[in-house]
Amino acid sequence: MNKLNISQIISDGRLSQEYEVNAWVKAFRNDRFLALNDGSCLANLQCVINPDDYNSEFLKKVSIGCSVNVKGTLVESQGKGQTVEIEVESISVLGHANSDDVRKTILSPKKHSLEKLREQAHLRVRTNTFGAVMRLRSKLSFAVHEYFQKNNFQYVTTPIITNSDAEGAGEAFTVTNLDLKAIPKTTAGEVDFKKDFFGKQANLTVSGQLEAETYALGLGKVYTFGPTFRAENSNTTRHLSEFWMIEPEVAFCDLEGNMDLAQDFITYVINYALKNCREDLQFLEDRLIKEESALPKQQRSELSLIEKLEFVVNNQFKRVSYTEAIDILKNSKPNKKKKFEFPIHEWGADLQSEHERFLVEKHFKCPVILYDYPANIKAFYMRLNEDQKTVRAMDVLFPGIGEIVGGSQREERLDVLVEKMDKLSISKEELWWYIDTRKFGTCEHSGFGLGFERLVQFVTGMNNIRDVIPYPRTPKNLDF
RNA sequence: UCCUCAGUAGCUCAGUUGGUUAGAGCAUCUGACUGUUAAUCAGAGGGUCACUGGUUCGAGUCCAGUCUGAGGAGCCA
Repeated sequence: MNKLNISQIISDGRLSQEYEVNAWVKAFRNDRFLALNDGSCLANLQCVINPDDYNSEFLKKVSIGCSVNVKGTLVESQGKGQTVEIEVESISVLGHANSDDVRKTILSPKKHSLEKLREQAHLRVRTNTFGAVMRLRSKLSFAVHEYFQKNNFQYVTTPIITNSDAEGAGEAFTVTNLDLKAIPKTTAGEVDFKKDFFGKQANLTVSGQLEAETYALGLGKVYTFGPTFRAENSNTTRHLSEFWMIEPEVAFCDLEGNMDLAQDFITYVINYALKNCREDLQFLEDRLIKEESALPKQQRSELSLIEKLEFVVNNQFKRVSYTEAIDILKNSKPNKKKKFEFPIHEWGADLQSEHERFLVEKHFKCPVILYDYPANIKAFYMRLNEDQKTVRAMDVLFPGIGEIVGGSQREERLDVLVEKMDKLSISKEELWWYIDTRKFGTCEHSGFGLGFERLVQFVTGMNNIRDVIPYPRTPKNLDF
């Protein structure tokens, strides 16, 4: 008897062979047809019993949501929905599911809104949609490691508890051991972090970049892939308080190399999904088409999900400097007709979502890499250009989700870096180790951060980021 | 944090100018049927109308506040 998972049985199972399956009941029709799913793939395995062989007491216990053990023979299916099925020789219920209780959960066999599924995040993984999304998430994270390992990057785990929040990446969560009912204060009335666990203020990391840079200047090519925390009060479909970020960092690499890497990397992982997750992608595509069929034609997507992914892997990302982008936006129809909420008047303005969306979705109609931004709207560590007013920064913008990558060539010149830190009042004392790397064999180097959930969003077509992570953490939401 | 919208059965929603006993579909239960694919057919049960207060003879409906959710904006990945 072979104990395989359902995905293996459906793809590699041999007719007339006996198999044993542990799975959950998705449907039980006519007291005869069991649709079983074990999470290994989207498809259910149909198992057929002869109801005459069982008393009605037992059949009642085989209900939706319960877990079962089934032994039987694989045969060709007489029905239309599947090619093979299991002719059941024995079945036992491992874990019961009271149908009156099931009725109150999202396991009940009917359509549920994504909002309702979110409220029962512990059960939503058993739905087709979340099974597909989570299998894709798993495959994508494998592809991330595979890409970097194949290209001679070293995986670096940067600290999750840190001392620095100086990168301007956003508000950090404080980690403390202090008695919150009796917080020690200094004579100046401030919290006395000297009494805290680490003897200084500790935060959850908002980015592993600075640490990754130091490792790149020793290991050459490195990447991080780990949890990241932002205490921003962001309530959008593309922000989480806890998310996973991928941050490659490469020594002896300029901004062009960085843009090449970003595109090559993204193309690789999307290709991986296209090759290895076809069934789940097809399901998600069908789901989107159904969802959009309610909308007027103009609002529907021009490309289906799979077409969209194929378009991205088969076309170059459009590379446009900030200065070129401003020209395009200045002369654009919506700007002239005053359709932008924030009209573009002059060089130096920060781009708003509406501008990024115009460039990506209307003007170029493909992923866009914007680079060479004004220095004063970007972070201190980005390399200053010869023009003295722009920095070697780049953002990769994707349709629907906006910024998926933010990166730059780093300022490797000690004097320029220190001057910039002084100007922005960034503590040189705290970041002495970062400055040190510019003293000992400094070299040009570059890197970027990619929000993993935004990538999963793009590939799965899910439009809320809370639906591509098992247990989303957002302001006022820490359930599960 | 700001703007907009929403909260009525397990779920999705309807509920008229404020007026009798708050409705439908799905789900659940009972029965029938038995090669079904969200099975089908017949019947039944199921409600703190988000919460608190107010206006009124009378509030699901009007007003105020609170909470929660969604969409958009800002911040960003």
